[in-house]
Amino acid sequence: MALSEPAHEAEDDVRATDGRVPGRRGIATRRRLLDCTAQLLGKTSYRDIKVIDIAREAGTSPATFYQYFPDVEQAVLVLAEELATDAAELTVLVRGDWRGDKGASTARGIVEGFLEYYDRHRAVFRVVDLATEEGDLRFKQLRTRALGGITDALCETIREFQREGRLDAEIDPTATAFIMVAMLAHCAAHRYGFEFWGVRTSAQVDTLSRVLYWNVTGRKIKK
Amino acid sequence: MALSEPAHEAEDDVRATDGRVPGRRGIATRRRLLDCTAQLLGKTSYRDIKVIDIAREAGTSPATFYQYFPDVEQAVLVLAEELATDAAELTVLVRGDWRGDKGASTARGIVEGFLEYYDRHRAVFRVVDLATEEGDLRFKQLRTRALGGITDALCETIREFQREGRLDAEIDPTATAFIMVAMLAHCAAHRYGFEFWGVRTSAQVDTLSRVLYWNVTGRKIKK
DNA sequence: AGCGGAGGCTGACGCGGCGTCAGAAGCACG
DNA sequence: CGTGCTTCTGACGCCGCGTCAGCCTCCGCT
Repeated sequence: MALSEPAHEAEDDVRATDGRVPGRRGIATRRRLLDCTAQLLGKTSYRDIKVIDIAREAGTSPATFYQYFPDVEQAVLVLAEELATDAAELTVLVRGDWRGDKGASTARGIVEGFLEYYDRHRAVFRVVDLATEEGDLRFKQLRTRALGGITDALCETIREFQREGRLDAEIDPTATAFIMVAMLAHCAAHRYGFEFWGVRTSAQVDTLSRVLYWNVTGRKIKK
Repeated sequence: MALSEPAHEAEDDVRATDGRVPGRRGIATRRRLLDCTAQLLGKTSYRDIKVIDIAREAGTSPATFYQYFPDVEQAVLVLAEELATDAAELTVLVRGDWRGDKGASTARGIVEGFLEYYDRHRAVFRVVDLATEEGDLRFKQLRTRALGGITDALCETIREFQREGRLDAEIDPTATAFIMVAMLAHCAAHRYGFEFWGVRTSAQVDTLSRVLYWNVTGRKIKK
């Protein structure tokens, strides 16, 4: 089963809450509201974000916000959609060369790419995670779409090594791929917590790369 | 550096918001409010929990809530404190026997214990995670106390195997321990998402145990 | 240029939760 | 049964929510 579905709200079938199709100016206002939402998400607790704050930040009135989104959650949902679409770049990283010496740097590339990707979307991602855990299916689906690509790709690579007899047949490729992504996601989310306790970014990247490389290829990384 | 600090608000230096020390009845009311908060946290989005809901659920008035907590966040903070104290049970699991055949079941015991622990505290844990990621230091500290014990213990075990030459000297024990805990935490949080995609709990536990065992002992698990 | 009309914005309003009092109710003890 | 402390709550002003009707803007057409 493929986890990544190539679906994304095109910029031209955007609707206002009353069903009308906005023109140029409307699209721009909507965009400004989204950007301000993202910005506030970065500096305020999600729980405390008020429509009136977003409106003020965007230099408009609360009523205008409601013209484009039924509530704050819906606006975040759109941001999350963009995050999911943006995640395609991660899949590419997995398609690198896993054989021989190249393997180690492919693993490292994934780790670095993932951390960078997460950092770029940190504020939105944490809301997606929360909503997913709270059982919200729309966010859950989006999260799956964001991380599904890289999971699928890892899964396929693992299966390949397994076919060649490098990895035990008993290993569950899907479970392993999922767990690798879980590891990456959680480390990305809490990396600054790590640093606070004396674990440097470089040590994190090294260790993550090692674990990833081993689980995909079945070999220990060479130094 | 030890991550786990044995500090916990004793039930008898509890204060009302005005500074007075509550009596029997007061303590009971406070407790009821905490329990209702936890309960609501399980069935409502954190963002939507209102003081008035908690009060209604507890069969009292909002004003009473404010007598014991300045806001909802503070109540959750107390719940989080209990979660952190409760985490001591996890540390014990790591102190098992890692040698020979016993090692595999020690690893499995940690995984199962961790998942069970997380499930019990799921609702509070996700708020702790969110607040931590949002940079709230009080929650971050609590989270560190909750997960610090098991991290420390794993770290020490890894170091031991390293001293015996079973693990490469280059491996960073702290980083590895942190990453193992990260893996566990994230899998615990999103395990039902996994199941939705066809990854059974048993496959998760198997794979987590394998990865954990390998990273701690340096050996592949025997089937 | 002038005008009509669709598209875009907002002021104003009723609603409901917030957080704070002062004072009412409950309880224990002499 | 009264006294004094603890506990609870009704009432209030405040503010953000979400929804209108109506106003402004700007485009396109003649």
